[in-house]
Amino acid sequence: MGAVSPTLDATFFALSDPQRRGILERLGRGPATLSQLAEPSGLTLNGIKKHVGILEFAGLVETEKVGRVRECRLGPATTLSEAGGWIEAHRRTWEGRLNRFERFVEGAE
Amino acid sequence: MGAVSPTLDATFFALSDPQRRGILERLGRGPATLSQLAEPSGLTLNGIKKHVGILEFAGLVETEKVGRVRECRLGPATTLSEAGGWIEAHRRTWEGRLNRFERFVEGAE
DNA sequence: GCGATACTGCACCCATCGGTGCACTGTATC
DNA sequence: GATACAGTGCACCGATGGGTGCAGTATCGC
Repeated sequence: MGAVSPTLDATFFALSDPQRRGILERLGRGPATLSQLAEPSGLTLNGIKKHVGILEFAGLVETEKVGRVRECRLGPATTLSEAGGWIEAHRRTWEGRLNRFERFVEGAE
Repeated sequence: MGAVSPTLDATFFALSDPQRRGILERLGRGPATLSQLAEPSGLTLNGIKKHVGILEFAGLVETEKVGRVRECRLGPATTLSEAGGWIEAHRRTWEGRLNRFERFVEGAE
């Protein structure tokens, strides 16, 4: 419990880039090929491939080579759920602590 | 809407490191000085300071120099909420899309 | 079969990250 | 005032990230 979680690492890291969040949003509107992802981003195919690789490593997207095209779609939602779960869990202790702190401030100042 | 969000960038990036998540968990149990954060981590004071700096930049922690000690506590919960909000919002489209995809697979295979 | 297309692999660049050590400043403490 | 203590600033290091270009390779369309 509380041990290191490579999955959390990878997921949060993958989400920390606007370009990658953009890819996720785009894939949320349907699958796309690498070229289709690259086109609106202004990046190279290689640049996109790296981003997709990071997203794929985090389990956020899945890719499949079909013909000469690589199709990208959203991966299983469990990955996002895990990250969301972490945030939600900590938001609770967070708010509890802030309440306690504010009570302290009110009493001290 | 959909524009780049430096806040999201910084928050997700800050959360992508187990050491930093550890700091957040520790601060969830109460404020601490840099030395107190450094001690159980096996890191240098400088190493901890950098992590705290990243967390502070993301708005996840606040620090205050009191005497010769720097006290660290959790920052406003809004930062975490924003990140949680992003995840939650996308988890919806996610699951919607997966359902549609599964229907497609069932029909196709 | 041939040319265009869609990707892949590789090497490369520069910036940043994670982490260190060291010299320093400011604050307690005696 | 001298000493220990908590942090700070700076320079440094190796590894990695984001991004590029270029030379392949596989596939599609004619």
